[in-house]
Amino acid sequence: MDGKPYIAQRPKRADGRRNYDAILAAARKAFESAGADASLEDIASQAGVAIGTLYRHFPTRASLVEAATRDGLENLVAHAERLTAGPDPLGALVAWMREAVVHFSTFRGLVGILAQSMYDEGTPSHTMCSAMHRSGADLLRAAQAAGRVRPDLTPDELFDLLSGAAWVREQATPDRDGSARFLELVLEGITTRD
Amino acid sequence: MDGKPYIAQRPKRADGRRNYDAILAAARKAFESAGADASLEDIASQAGVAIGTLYRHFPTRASLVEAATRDGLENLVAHAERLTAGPDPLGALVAWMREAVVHFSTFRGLVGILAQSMYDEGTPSHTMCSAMHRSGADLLRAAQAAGRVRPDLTPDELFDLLSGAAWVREQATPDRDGSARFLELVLEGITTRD
DNA sequence: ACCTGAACACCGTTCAAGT
DNA sequence: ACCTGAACACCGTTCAAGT
Repeated sequence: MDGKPYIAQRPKRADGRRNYDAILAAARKAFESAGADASLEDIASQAGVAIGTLYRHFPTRASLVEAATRDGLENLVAHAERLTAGPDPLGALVAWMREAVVHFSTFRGLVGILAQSMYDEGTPSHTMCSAMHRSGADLLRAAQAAGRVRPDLTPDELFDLLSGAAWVREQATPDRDGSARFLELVLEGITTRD
Repeated sequence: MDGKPYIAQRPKRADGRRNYDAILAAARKAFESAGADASLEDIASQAGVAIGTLYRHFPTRASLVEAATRDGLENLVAHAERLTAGPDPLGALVAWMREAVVHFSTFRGLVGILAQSMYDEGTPSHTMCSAMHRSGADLLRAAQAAGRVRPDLTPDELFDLLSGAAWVREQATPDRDGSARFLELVLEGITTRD
């Protein structure tokens, strides 16, 4: 029944591709300053296109958010693959976790969207979220196999912890960002004692 | 310069008080089902009043949220005072933390509002948030004095952890609520080893 | 002191007309 | 295949007129 979610695609025609790119650039800027519920009309006019053009390329806000964050999440997955099977499984997991928290909190509202997408297949970001879930699960499993992380921690739980840290970071102001400390304390809770 | 935030007050005249109460009841119901950005027109019509009446009693959305959550937070503070100076400081802190997470996640969007209010005096919920901060800090200090919680944990950090757990709970679906486990893992990280 | 609801502003979304 | 912008809908917010 519920059709697959719409995933935005870069057009082939030159003018369409130019507008598509301009909209994405404007959207990233707007999301960063105004959060995930930034005005779509602002984004369109910043990109120099009519509102109908924005809707043609990105029929839903979720599809625009997905397209605007796709690269960042792809990098995160790629980095996980590079870290896998290294000599220091705990170090790899921790490094990846720090990176994940930063990506999840690229702009206000993103971590909430990702958390919803993680378990909702009808969502544009679901595919990327699943890939990320697998990446994190691999790194977690390796750290657990090395006996450095408590064996009863599940990947879902890991993502709750990462999301919580990202949410704290998203709420932070320049003078007050407790997310690094948050992650430290979490690590204290999930790593095994020497 | 920046004037004090408006704090809603229950009117003295009977008809005003009746409407005030009806609006609050409708708002609580609406916030619970639609989150903190529920439609104000819906709330007004559910309460059986015109939209202008809602604005008269609650000139800003923040003032309505504050009034709708005041009792719950007062209870939380009162409960902390009852727990203080008991025989089991760690147990008291843990019990209060669990309760705080539940209250913070009464409806979607609340924990974000509280986190903002905690450090912004120009906000209706700031007063209540400060009282809560003090309550939690007292319980934390006692647990630390008893040597049961790491001494370098600050009250601000405690609230980041509680807010993170509440945010996870707010995102949860009936079949998937990782907030209890989240809090367990956090406690593992902040309590001292026997 | 309190209530009503029309009026205005703003923004999301659709779609007919165009190239 | 893509673009434009008018049109419509919805909702937040204000305020003049009323009791």
